[in-house]
Amino acid sequence: MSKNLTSRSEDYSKWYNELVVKADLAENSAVRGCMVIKPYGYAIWEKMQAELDRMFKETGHQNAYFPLFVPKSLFEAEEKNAEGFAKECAVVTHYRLQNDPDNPGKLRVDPEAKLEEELVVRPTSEAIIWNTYKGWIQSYRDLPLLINQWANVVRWEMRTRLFLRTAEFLWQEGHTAHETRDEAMAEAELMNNVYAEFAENFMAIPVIKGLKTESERFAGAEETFCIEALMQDGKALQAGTSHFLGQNFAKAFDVKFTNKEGKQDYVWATSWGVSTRLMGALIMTHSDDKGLVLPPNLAPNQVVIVPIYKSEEQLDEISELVKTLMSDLRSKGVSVKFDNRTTYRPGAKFAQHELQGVPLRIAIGPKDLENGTVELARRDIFTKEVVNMDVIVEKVVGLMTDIQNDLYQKALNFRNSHITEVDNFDEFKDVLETKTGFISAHWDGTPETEDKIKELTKATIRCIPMKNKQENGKCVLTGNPSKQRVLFAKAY
RNA sequence: CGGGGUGUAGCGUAGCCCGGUUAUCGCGCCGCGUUUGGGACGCGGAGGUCGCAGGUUCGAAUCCUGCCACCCCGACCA
Repeated sequence: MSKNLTSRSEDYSKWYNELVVKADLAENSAVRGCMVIKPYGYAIWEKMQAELDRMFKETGHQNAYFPLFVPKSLFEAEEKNAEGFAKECAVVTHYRLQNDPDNPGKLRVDPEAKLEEELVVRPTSEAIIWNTYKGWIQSYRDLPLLINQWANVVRWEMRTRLFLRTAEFLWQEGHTAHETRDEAMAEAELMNNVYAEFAENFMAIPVIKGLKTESERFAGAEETFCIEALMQDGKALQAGTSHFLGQNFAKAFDVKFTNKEGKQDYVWATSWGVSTRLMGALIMTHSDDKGLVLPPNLAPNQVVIVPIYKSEEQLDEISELVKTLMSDLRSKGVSVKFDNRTTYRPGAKFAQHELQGVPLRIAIGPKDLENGTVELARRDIFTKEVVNMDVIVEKVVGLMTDIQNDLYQKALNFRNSHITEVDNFDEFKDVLETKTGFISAHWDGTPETEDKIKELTKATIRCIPMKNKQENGKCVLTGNPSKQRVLFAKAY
């Protein structure tokens, strides 16, 4: 195994895969298309979960859990939703194995143990949840119902990539029920805003909030809000979605309530989700040729301390100092790890922590003992400075905010410089191939044009940005009149 | 499901066309010693159903047949 990562510019996919594996985030499992998330990767996911969960609760949501299996009859109840997911469903047909009479020592599916009704392994939980909500909602007093579920889902994709598209993935899915159309629409937009805030403030990933076009919309939704991020290779990544489901599911599952006027009405619904795909977004937004770069908010260890020593005595002396330093840092809310492994040399430790994206490194050696200093190194911009021991805590605390902000600013500058306004199709193709990134162009609003552009360029409409400026123009492909620009890009 | 490719130690590989001692090399791993301010070095060592099954042959990683798995390109992808 080579020690160095493939360069980002050389082959972005290869760089990404190597990084995920070498930084110890995840690996492919023996199960086709499925992924093992390793402890280091999972620790980052847990940080995301904790923050999202906090934000959901702050906006009035509660957690609950629903079954993994969805009886086929329930699954097919909302036709558009079922049709949209049908091609990628894992289906349980039997419930028992038995010894295979033809192959001693082997098992086979017991043909007698066929399920009366097949069970679909949830690719999303609208069906099972709305079937349950039916029993929970009778009156306007039962509304709104604001529930979130942390779960795994299965989508049998043809081609998979670590974190970005796996056959099984972890996510949260919110499913809410409301009295009125407006309230549900507001909820869908609110949760999209929560996602945007989370991505930008917590993950340091700038996103564009927008609406999906009809053809990119969630199956069964009337409107899909999304946040779109831009990766370093110039491809867009849908980082989160929030759907206004209208009364589609309420009608499919017959969820009616008595309103204040005493009349029966169907409830209005939303659903929204983000997944472990955010891990992919994190990696592809900030990392470099030396490895992962983690914003302090997401780093399992924000600071790592590496001792440099020639003798046992020196190590003891450093350890004594580190003990105090660590407790001071921890009291300020900084997570810190002392890498006192005797089995690796400092250089190897430096390289490893860079690969794993630890935001700050403190090195303490004989020179520092003598001078009352430490060496402080930033992961994001590779600066090193010698800092006096008595100001180190204050300095580190300040840097946590600085690094978080700098990472966001850097990503924002990259993203902003990769939104290009384009007014003719030759330029469209040229920008897409050479500059990459988002293309802001006029579109005549028809799915046919959208399809044609996708066919010709592989670019899709990522979103119609919220509060989009209205201006008259001509569609970049057909020349038909258009009232606004939309964002195109090649996407993950 | 179409088109192409690859399977040799934990990982990455040479050897295959043109069959012939004990299957190559690097990384990693283990032991001992010297080292430790940017991925250490020396010496020693362990580790292999050459994807699976069958065939040809005195002899197969190498040739033939069948199968399996994986990867890439398409199709697919809320």
